[in-house]
Order: sequence, then structure tokens, then C-alpha cells
Amino acid sequence: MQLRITDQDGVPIYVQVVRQIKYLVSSGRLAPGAQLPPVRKLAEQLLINPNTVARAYRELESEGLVISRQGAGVFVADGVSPLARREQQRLLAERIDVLLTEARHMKVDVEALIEMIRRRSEGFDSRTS
Amino acid sequence: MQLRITDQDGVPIYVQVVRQIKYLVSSGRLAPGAQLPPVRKLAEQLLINPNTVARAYRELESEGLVISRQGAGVFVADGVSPLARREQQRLLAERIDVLLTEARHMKVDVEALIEMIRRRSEGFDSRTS
DNA sequence: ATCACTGTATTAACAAGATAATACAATCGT
DNA sequence: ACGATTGTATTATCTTGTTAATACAGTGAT
Repeated sequence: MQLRITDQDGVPIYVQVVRQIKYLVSSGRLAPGAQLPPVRKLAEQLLINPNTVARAYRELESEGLVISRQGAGVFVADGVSPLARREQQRLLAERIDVLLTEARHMKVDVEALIEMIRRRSEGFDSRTS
Repeated sequence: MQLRITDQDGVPIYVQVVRQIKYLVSSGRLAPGAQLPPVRKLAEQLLINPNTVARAYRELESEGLVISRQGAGVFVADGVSPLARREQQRLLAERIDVLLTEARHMKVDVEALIEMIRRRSEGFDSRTS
């Protein structure tokens, strides 16, 4: 599982893990029944403490997003459905509007913005997980 | 000065203050020479400790965004224009990357995203303040 | 010169996040 | 049954953020 953890912005690591796993589930990349990485494995991968991963998993379970079975693993709960396609579009539109507002405030016109997006999208995959 | 402080997401208060003031400066809402609220006033308004505001101001000064004169106040630095411009670009780039990540997760390719942006930008001014 | 207002500094105390080391308990493949 | 793997729990320690209470120092209007 690919997660991006940063200690630059003050957001607790376990919160970052929770949020990103939530996102993976809600976007359908983690289907119901799928097993999450073992706490020790994920901790090793992210270079954080197993306790921190465990805390994130505990948090997720308390929200009903996952079910953990001691000795077996942590699994995405049944009954959690990925967001509908329309909902995804709505989210995207929302973010676009935020960006457009931002750009307008900075007196960056749409074409310049688009140019900037094209430039940043080149090799974007190599910069992210 | 209107700032929004939350203690929900783990981001240190002083960081929130720094970021939002940075934004106010870089977006031109706080012009060079403008005085920031006194530490005690802002602390009272935000219901936080004066030390926390002081820390935010100290941070901002160390980055050259403001100049603090003991006994007088804290003022937006002159010559922040080019800095501000670069900061603007950085902020915008950051938001663009978020959007690109989002879009990629939703399997929306760059060209489709750009098309969506063009569509949403039409008559955008009429939909916003 | 005085006084209110400004930023700055110090010290103490507390809470939360993270790490570390360790132990225990349940599961699963063999 | 065994052993590796899994989640869970505990305790201690460190760091960071925040509050609190004070004190000090420079500025500027009067």
C-alpha cells in the first residue's frame, strides 16, 4: 500500500494514515474484504513505529471502516461502498472551483493556469506514489 | 484580521497563523507597511495564548515576511512583492498538485481535467464574489 | 517625563504524539 | 500440535505544542 507520510506540517502521523486509508477505501482502490498490510509491515515501509500504525488501525475500526481480527489481520469492512462516480465528479468540481478562485485572486488567468497545470502534470507520476 | 483557527486537524496553531498571514500577504490583502494586530489583541480574538501569536510572528519575521519593531508593532515588510509572487506560485503549484493527484485517483486524465476546468471557468466570475 | 501600548524573554507546567522494548493472545498454514 | 504471523496491551521516555504568569524593554502620544 502506497501512502505518503510527512512530518512537515504538524499533522499527526496516525491521522495521515487514517485519512489516506479512508480515501483509498472511499475511492474504491481498497475493496471490502481486502486485507490491509500488517502493522509491522506498514510501519517498516513508512519508517514509523508499529504502535502508530496500530493506533491508526484502531481509529479506523472504531469508525467501522475496517474490521480487525487478532491473529488474522485488518480487513476493509463490508458495507462500505466507494463513492459514486457522480460524487467523485462533484468533489473534483469543487476542487477546481477552489483552484480557479485562488488563481483569480492572484490575477492568473485561466490559460496561464492551464499552462501551469500542463507543466506540473509532466512527470507527475514520478513525483507521487 | 480574519483568521480561522482549528484544533481539529493537529496542525499547530502557530503554523496555522503563519500560513494564513502568509496567504493574506501573498494575495495582496495585506499590503507592505500594513500593521498586524498586536500579539495580545490577536491572541484575545483567536482565543489563544499571546505566546503562540508571538511565535507565529517570530516565524514570519525570520522568513522576512514581516518586520517587528519592539514597542511599535509588527508590519508587513517592504519588498515582499517578488517574494510574494514566488510564494503565490508555490501556493498555486501546491493546489494544482493536489488537484492532479485527486484527478489521477479518479482516473481522470490531464486533458479531461483541463477540459473540465475550461468548462467550469466559463461564467465563473458570475458564480463567485 | 510619563504612561499606555507594543514586542520580547523566561520559567514552569501540562498534554499529545511518537518511539522503544516487551509481552501476550488469537489465527492460520503446515 | 507447532510455529510463524497477526493484532493488542503496557510501560517508560522523549519531543513538541500550548498555556500561564511574569517580567523586561522599546515606542509614541500627551
